[in-house]
Amino acid sequence: MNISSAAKAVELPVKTVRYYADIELVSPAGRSEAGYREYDDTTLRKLGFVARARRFGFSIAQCRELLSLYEDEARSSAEVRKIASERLTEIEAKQRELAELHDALAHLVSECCGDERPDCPIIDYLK
Amino acid sequence: MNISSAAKAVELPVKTVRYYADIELVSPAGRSEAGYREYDDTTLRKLGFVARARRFGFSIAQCRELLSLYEDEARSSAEVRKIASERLTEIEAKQRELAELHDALAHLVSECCGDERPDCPIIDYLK
DNA sequence: CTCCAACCTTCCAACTGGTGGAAAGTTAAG
DNA sequence: CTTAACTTTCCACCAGTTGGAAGGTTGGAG
Repeated sequence: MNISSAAKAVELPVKTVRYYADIELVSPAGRSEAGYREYDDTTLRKLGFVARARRFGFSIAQCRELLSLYEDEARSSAEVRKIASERLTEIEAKQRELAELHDALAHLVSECCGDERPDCPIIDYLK
Repeated sequence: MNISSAAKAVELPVKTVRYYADIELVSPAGRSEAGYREYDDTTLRKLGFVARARRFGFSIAQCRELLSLYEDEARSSAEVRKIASERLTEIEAKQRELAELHDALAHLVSECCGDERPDCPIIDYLK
């Protein structure tokens, strides 16, 4: 299976799959005579695993950790849970931050009449 | 006023202030004989304005727009409101995305017993 | 058999928003 | 006069891609 079929199968851009090979996150199973990257069942599964983890916002480093646990038959579920819990904490922190920003900005927007006059509480606030 | 005093006044790292000068977002008022960047009242106010806008998550490009409106005596408040509303929409989209991720991940974590056994619903889901 | 499109390769550069460090010049205090 | 604490420029790096150029390969149509 060549790179574009693999990329299509996991719904990632070809460039990204090549990038993951470059940084040795998911290396292809081998190379064809012409030097084309070849993906098999195993490498395709890993690629899909990483694609899903990235969609969950796990960093490349976290994906690397998850992938090594994914491949480790003797992993404990506690290890995986730890990484996922950390990610959950990150998400919650970001949510609190966004909620604050949202409320402050929404307040400013609501106070701004938004007409053709130059008086603007948003600019005034940022001044 | 030299760069470190200016940076301290607006609570930005010196490196960042220099970077903003490099990209011509906020240029210093002038240069000393020795070539040191000099900031005055006007440039310091712009720097503070940008610092606050960045804390609100406005991109450098958005800051550039806001800054030109900030400097424009004839701006309409509608123009400012438009940029702020766009930012608000971005924030809301990000909030929805994070809420989905949070719920899905929290569900997985709650189902994971987190013990020493290798069975893990989180890995299974990502598989 | 030849041609062409659509692949593939590597490498280099750009993006965002900075940050770190090296080498060299400047300034102010003690 | 020394020395610490500034300042300058320049170059490189971080994440996580993406775009493009130059060149090689493959497969199907005519």
